[in-house]
Amino acid sequence: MDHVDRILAQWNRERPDLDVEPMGLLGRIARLRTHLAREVEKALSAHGLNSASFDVLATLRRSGPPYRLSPGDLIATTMVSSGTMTNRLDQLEKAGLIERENNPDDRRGVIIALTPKGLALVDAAVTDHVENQHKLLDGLDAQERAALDGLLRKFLGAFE
Amino acid sequence: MDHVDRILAQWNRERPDLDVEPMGLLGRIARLRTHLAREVEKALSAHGLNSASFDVLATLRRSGPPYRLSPGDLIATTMVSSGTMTNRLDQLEKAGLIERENNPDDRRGVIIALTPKGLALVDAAVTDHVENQHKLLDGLDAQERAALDGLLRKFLGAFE
DNA sequence: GTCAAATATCTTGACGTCAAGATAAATTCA
DNA sequence: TGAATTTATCTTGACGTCAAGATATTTGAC
Repeated sequence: MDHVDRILAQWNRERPDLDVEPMGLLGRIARLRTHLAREVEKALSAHGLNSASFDVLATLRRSGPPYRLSPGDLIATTMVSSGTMTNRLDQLEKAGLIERENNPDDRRGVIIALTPKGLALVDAAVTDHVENQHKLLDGLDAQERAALDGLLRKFLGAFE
Repeated sequence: MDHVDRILAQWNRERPDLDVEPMGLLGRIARLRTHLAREVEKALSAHGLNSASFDVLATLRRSGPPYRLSPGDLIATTMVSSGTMTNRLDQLEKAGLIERENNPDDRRGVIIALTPKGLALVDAAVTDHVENQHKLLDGLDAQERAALDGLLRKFLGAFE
């Protein structure tokens, strides 16, 4: 009988006409994500980053040398609007972690480049971030992780 | 090979020193939650609500008659800060969906009461919301839902 | 009974996000 | 070639959230 179970019990009492079974699963995803996101923010803040700025730097970093992508590429990967990405890039540029370069092939666009400072920072941050992610999964054993991951993969497949 | 798999493959190539296995599961939860949250917002917007305002009205509604809770109770249930709750209540009060009443037992506090208009609105909204939630789970059969819910329950247990 | 500590709620200021619209350049196609 | 359409990015304004601090009241210790 966890928090979500209590919510379902209340709905069953107050609105017995509704089949609220899906609310349990969806509610647990939402609450879990809130807890996880807060823990991730904590780990990243030690490096002066938040998940928004880290996402951009990490996307550039894992794309490999020369650590350059267009804003459009970054938008597609990170699931945010163009306005959000412009705002993130503005801040990262101010902090000296990325630079906007002219795109020689398309004068409408720019190329976002990780600076040496940005590369060093994201490499340090991702090391801690991954270590923290291991801790966050401590509550599940290897078999449970694999089963959960498989089910999430299938569920996510319905949306992308 | 979904979107998250590609991210993991990139990290394995660029940072083979890291064991990024947990990133897959955690990334899928995050992405799934983003997709689900957007779909939920769509369904609620038909009633002039968003998930923030719905959460408050729904918490009051499922608590049962007389549909009254303190801001503190609402904060504990909805996992938001006091400032966030004050803001939500201000808007709901302006819209005539809740009222702030004096708390006869504690003059520091107030009691939030669902108005008849708020009750009618949340009852209509939750009906559509639950129907929409059923649709969101279409990608999983009954057995998969049960297995996923069980694993999420255990995982969530590590945080609350 | 009095005063310090705890509690309930609200206020303030900053930040991240988005939708809609603006701008400029590339592409399509007549 | 030239005009219409599409594309890439940025701008604007509004909203939801939070942390930190303010205010008023209650509780607890003496």
